Amino acid sequence: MDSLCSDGYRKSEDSGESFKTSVRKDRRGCYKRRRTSETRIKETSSWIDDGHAWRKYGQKPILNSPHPRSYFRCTHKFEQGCPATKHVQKIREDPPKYRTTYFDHHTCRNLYKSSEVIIMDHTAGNNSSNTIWNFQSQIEPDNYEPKDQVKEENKERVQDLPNNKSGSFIPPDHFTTFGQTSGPLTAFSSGSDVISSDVYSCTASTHSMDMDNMIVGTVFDDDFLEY
DNA sequence: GGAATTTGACCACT
DNA sequence: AGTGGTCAAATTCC
Repeated sequence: MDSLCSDGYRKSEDSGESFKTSVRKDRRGCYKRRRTSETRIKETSSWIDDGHAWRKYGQKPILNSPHPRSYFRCTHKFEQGCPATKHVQKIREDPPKYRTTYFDHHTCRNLYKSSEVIIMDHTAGNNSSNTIWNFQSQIEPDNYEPKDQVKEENKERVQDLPNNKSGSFIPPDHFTTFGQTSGPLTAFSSGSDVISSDVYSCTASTHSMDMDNMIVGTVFDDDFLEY
């Protein structure tokens, strides 16, 4: 069965027509629970737009949950072999809250959102952590000016971080590295508490970065990040 | 008409 | 046996 399941259904399409249908049906669902890589969980008040193109491939009702769980894979899964998937589930109605679980990292380079500005403006923290960081991703259009997205009164506090490919990100002093997965992912926060061995409560903002120093996840006040 | 979504089926895992 | 992750045909959308 292992040999059949490893990328089997794609290869079967090149086989003979009569063979194709029976093989496809035999292989339905055989990819389940192969999850050995790290996961990242984000809980947000709105549907997450993380800059990647996702294709929905399923939806299931979940036991003891009034809301179904939606399953997404990277749009570029087949053309670029990108393994990234995510599950999204509404966990609260009013105010709405969504839990998004990410599996694997994007290997594709097709961000449709060229860069993002992360604003850390929580009121509970000290002044030193009240900083705006400008994270630039790899693909930038010629006319893109990220500082324009920041409110006028905050512009002086904007600090540009190194481009993903040109340098490495070193968190400032008041940041602490509180999480590291088995993969090349590190999380930084200006304030976090360990709830359990796997779950952290972030009192400020947290940015998870992959091996290219590219933001792969951001959580804000009172969110939880799990590894 | 092609791309994206929906939905029932299949099956690994517990 | 129940649950949840994925496939793929059917349907909808643009």
